Amino acid sequence: MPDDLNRSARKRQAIVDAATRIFLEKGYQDTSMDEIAAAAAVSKQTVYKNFADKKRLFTDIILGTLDAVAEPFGTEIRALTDAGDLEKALHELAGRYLAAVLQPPVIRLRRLIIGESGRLPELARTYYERAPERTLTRLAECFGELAERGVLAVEDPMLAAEHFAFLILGRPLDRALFHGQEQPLAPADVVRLTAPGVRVFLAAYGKH
Amino acid sequence: MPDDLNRSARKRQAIVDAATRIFLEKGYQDTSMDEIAAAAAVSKQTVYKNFADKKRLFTDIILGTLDAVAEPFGTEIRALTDAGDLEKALHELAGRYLAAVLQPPVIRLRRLIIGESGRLPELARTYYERAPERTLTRLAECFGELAERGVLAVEDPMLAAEHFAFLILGRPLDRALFHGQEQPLAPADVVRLTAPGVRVFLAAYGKH
Amino acid sequence: MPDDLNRSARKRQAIVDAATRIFLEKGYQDTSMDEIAAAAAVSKQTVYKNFADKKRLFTDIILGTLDAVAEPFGTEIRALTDAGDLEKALHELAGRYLAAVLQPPVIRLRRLIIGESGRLPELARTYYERAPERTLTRLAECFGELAERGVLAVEDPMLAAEHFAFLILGRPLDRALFHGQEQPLAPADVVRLTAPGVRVFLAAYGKH
Amino acid sequence: MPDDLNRSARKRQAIVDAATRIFLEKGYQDTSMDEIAAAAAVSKQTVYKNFADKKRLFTDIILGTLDAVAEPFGTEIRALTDAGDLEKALHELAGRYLAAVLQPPVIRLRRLIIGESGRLPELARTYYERAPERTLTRLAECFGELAERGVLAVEDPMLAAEHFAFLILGRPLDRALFHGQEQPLAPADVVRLTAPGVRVFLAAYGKH
DNA sequence: CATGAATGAGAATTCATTCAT
DNA sequence: TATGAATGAATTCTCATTCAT
Repeated sequence: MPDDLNRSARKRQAIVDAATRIFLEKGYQDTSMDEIAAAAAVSKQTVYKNFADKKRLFTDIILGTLDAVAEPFGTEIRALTDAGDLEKALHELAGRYLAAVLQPPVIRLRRLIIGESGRLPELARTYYERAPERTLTRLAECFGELAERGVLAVEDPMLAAEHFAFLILGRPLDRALFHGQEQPLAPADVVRLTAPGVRVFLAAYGKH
Repeated sequence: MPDDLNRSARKRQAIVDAATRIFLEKGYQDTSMDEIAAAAAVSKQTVYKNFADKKRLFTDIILGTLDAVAEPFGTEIRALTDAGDLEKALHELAGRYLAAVLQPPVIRLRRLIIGESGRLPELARTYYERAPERTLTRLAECFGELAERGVLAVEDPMLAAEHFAFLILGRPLDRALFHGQEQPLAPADVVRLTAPGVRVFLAAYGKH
Repeated sequence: MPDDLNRSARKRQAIVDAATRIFLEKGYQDTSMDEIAAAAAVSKQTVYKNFADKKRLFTDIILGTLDAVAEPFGTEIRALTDAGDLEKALHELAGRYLAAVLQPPVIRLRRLIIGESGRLPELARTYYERAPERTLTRLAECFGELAERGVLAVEDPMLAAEHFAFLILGRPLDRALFHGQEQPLAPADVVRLTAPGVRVFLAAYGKH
Repeated sequence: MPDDLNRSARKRQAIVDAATRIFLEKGYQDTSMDEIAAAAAVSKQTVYKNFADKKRLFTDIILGTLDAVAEPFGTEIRALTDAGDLEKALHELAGRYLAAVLQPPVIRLRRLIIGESGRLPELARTYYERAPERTLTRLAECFGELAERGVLAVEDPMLAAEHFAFLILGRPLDRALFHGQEQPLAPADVVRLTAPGVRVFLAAYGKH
């Protein structure tokens, strides 16, 4: 019977994997349940026994992905507080932030959710809260602490977080949403794309 | 027979109007050609005679909308160059910029194109170039001129334009893409949402 | 264009005919839309363009049949009022009543509606009102008039109508609902099946 | 191992109970084997081991219900023979007859069998013989005896039974078959619904 | 023996697109 | 030229029944 549990769990995982891949690759509407079942090497019944319907399968998968995507970056932000050289640390964080957000699967996920936000508004809202907004909140907490320590001249930490985020991500993210050929962002570009934004941020919020 | 031409042109316009409305309201995939024909009070044949297929109809319409959306804002930007009080002018521009971009139909258009960027990459690229990027370019030109005049401390005008744009739009635009209930942005909110961004911009790029 | 109207109307009629036949023959659930379209020599689209969905097709057909079924018998009842020999007229009416109700298609219709009354309660109620109940009401009106003329000793006409109806129809109708092999009721049986009921009716409601 | 037998028997009973309930509630076609197995807390295999297929399960259950439904009323009828006040006894019997037949589950059963009589003619016939007809036969036996004793003027006892039955049940039963909202028949209504029929019966078959 | 998976098919409904009139 | 019909396929979901573990 532990065998059964494993078999069941394995099948479920196969479905999740296949569906994630195909959904991200072809979008929600262009992915058929048949296709998913076939790719998971599972009968359609098994799909439907694990997920009530297509919508549920999709949202379950997306929400399942969420934590995996957003969590790891959270710790990186917290590390900022203990940094010796703040400027250097901000540059590094900016680079990692940009790289994280521009990962092709992350971009595709964004597109997917934005595209389906009409049909699945609930999902879109939840995603927004748990991913981009959560990161902003973390940044804000961090900036707040740095402000208390007198390292940054920040009055409204959430506002500062937004400014930092979009000085770094704004243009590249906007561009990426509209451009299909997602390349994983050459490390060489990272500095070029982030350094000016960090400088602007420090010009406004740094201690002179 | 100018009558025929007019009738033809009128029908074509009816199709364009109906399709624009329905596409923006329900999305690409959830809009059927039947629906469009019915809403335009035209036979399906007439639709197909004017537009080769659904894809073409969609892209033609979107591209047709583009100029109407992007043009008028262009002139507003150019006006910035002649402003007496730059700070005040920037605040005003920021407000109009935000309001323009957050208009519900504009947001829906963005969502639509992002959502279909997989199926219609060409369209997405074109849209990006002709709308957001064009605005950035105009802003950059303007900032370049102001720099030459010594009013702003801008080295790379395009970069400054990006920073300005996303300090203003970043968060609200990102939010709007994920949230369905598009309200036309209360005038009261405009200042609250834009003033801090302009201040940051001036902290970095203003002459002290 | 009158051609088109005719063609359209003809197609619609073909659908109605085919659907009526198949529904009555195999029941609601065992009839597929494919089957109906094929039998009507029409594309499935045409079926769906004429009838929003299967339920609608079914109810439209049933309700359409109704008047055709119930009307003609109404006039027969009214004729009763003018009969010279009431006893003889009642016997004749009873025979025609029974024959009408036991017609195979009428029985099948009853079965069908009763069987689907769970899924289509609205339809069942409407059917009941427009067919069996309407006939009872007509009978009651007739008996009421005869009572006023002193020909029948009837206090509550509706009650008398019910008694008449079920003294005649009760058993044969009940039997028929449960027995598949519907034979069109041999004329020879009619008298045997109805005469005793009429006698009971007259024993209770006749003038002695 | 009486334990095993009991376990088996208990499971079988659970299946029967669940299936009876669900079939009566949702009808034959709208009930799935999955649902039954789940409701019985049993694997589908167990269902199939006990009942060859869905049809068999259904008919077995229906036929099993039959005696429980029809038997108890039999004894009530027999009691009629020994009644002191026949008129009173007939009124009482009529009331109990009507109440028995209009019980919601009995009505649902009738609907179910009538609805499936196309697919399961055998079952319909058997049901008819064992339930309504059996009751009529008992009534006829009873009336025959009363006739021999000179208490009723009955020539053809079966005919008299039919007349009694449908004078009482006719309209309410017909109505109930078509109307979903089955209420358990208020005791207050019983007399109102049955008394006139009994009076007609006695007018025709009573000793004056 | 019982559980979950698989089978294999069928149903309702919808669509983009093309004929025929 | 414009209308309704037709095509032909796809999609989601469900089901009764049977394997494999």
